[in-house]
Amino acid sequence: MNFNEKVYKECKKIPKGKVSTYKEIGKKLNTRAYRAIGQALKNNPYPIQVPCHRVVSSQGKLHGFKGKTKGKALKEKQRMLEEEGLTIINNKIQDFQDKLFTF
DNA sequence: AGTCGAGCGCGCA
DNA sequence: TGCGCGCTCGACT
Repeated sequence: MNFNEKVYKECKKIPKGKVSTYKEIGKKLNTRAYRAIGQALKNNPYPIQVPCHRVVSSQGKLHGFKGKTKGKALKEKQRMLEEEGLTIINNKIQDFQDKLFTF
């Protein structure tokens, strides 16, 4: 069981309409390698099965997604999330605490 | 307050 | 073998 696979596994547990953070995942995996989690998601071999867009920074912001926070891909992810019942304003998730999924 | 640096695990050179 | 990454947190300005 690779570290990556553990990350994916946890990500897949995030229900629709909810989000989670690198920190929470790290906590769940009993590790502090938050960066590694980001790295794992970047390498994401299962883009659809593993909803990496549901994983955000601990502040509930989409900061540093896909390398550039101001990228076009980010907007798409944002819209996807919005369609799942989330509200995102200025790259920030509204009612983040409420939508946050803790394992 | 805002900035800085270190530490985590894995992938690629 | 060494560095960098979709990060976070504590320590210091």
